[in-house]
Amino acid sequence: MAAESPAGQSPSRGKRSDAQRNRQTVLAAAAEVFATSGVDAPIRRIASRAGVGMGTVYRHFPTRADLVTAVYHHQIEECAEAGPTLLADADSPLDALRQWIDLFVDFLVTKHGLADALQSDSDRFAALHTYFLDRLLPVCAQLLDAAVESGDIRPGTQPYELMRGIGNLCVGRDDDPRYDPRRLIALLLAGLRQPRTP
Amino acid sequence: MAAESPAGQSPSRGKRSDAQRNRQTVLAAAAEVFATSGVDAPIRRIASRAGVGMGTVYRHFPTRADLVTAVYHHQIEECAEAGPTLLADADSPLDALRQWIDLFVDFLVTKHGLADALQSDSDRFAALHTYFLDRLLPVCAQLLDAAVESGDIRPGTQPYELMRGIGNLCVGRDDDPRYDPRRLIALLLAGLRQPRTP
DNA sequence: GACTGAAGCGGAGCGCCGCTCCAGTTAATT
DNA sequence: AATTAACTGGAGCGGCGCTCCGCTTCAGTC
Repeated sequence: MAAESPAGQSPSRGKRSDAQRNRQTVLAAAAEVFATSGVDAPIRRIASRAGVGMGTVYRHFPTRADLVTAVYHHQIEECAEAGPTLLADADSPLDALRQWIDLFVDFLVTKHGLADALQSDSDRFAALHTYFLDRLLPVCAQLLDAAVESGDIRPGTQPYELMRGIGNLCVGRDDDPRYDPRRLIALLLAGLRQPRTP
Repeated sequence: MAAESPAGQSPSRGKRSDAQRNRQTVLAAAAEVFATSGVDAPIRRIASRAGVGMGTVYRHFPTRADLVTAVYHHQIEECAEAGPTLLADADSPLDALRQWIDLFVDFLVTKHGLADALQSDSDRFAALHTYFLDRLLPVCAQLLDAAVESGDIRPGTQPYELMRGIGNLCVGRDDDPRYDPRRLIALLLAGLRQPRTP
């Protein structure tokens, strides 16, 4: 509970009161702008929406990734914490995995361009990539291991590969009725299941 | 053989000789630059590499997508034509589908950032997306149908969704040894297989 | 309340990019 | 040789990321 700060990004603690206030203002503005224009929105716009200068935004969040992680921090955290809970409550490890992936996918597809940013090969987002991985990879690994252990799915799948695959499947135009990443992810999970050895 | 021109993009025919020459020069320069810097490379750079002005590039290829499609035209065509051939030669329709997807994936992953561009939600690449779909979707549909017909895979999968999924899985950093899209695509295909109804 | 130095602020400025536009050049035709 | 339609190139505009530094404001001190 004490150790916050995702990536060297120190929150308000010990800072001057105006700085704390500004940090919050920027965060709120960024959240609004991200929601309407995606996480690629110009920093200028976020700054002016917050009523501050660009310098202020950049001081609090040196890279765009820092800003994005700060905005979505809570939701990432929730997703991470849901892992063990689901594993404890679900009917089977495979079911837990399925439900957790659902959660993750919901998160990705409801944020414009977030999945795109995550997988982007521009290094503007490298820190974001890293943060997601640090936080969620262990959770995914735990679920995967449990499902292998129980014999629900075949062994050999790397958590990193699975998570990237899921992230990748969520990339792209957000509102194309012909494309629903969930269907493909279901297919992927079906492929993961242990072929019953009769 | 007569009808070329992917997207309203008329090739050299009937143009002035200097224009024809320039078109080829630009195409060659673009191919080189794409190979080294990806399909996102600045138009300025392509122009200067070709020794022409930007205006020239833009006149021959009004959008970036036009340039990209022109550069990869042959390979897309090959891929499209391979579909029926594979279907005729392979052991089973599913095998043909597998091999065709392999071909497609190889094409995508060997071109820096091509998959990224394909799925990008920026509309700079909309025409590229369209061209790929126009040319390859029918082929994929044919293979898919055949595999359904033969009972190899379950029905109900939309060709569009499958192709986008495959494209999406190829997105991202090109040289991460931890991530091989092929493994996930194999998983996807496994999920597609008809569950033997015992 | 006045003083002060450090922390914070903002936006002008630089470089890079996509894309347009038009005065000048060149190839084809007569 | 003259004509003209086609073609050319790059200056120029607007937008963006990011930095840098003179100015402002806060928070302790007396």
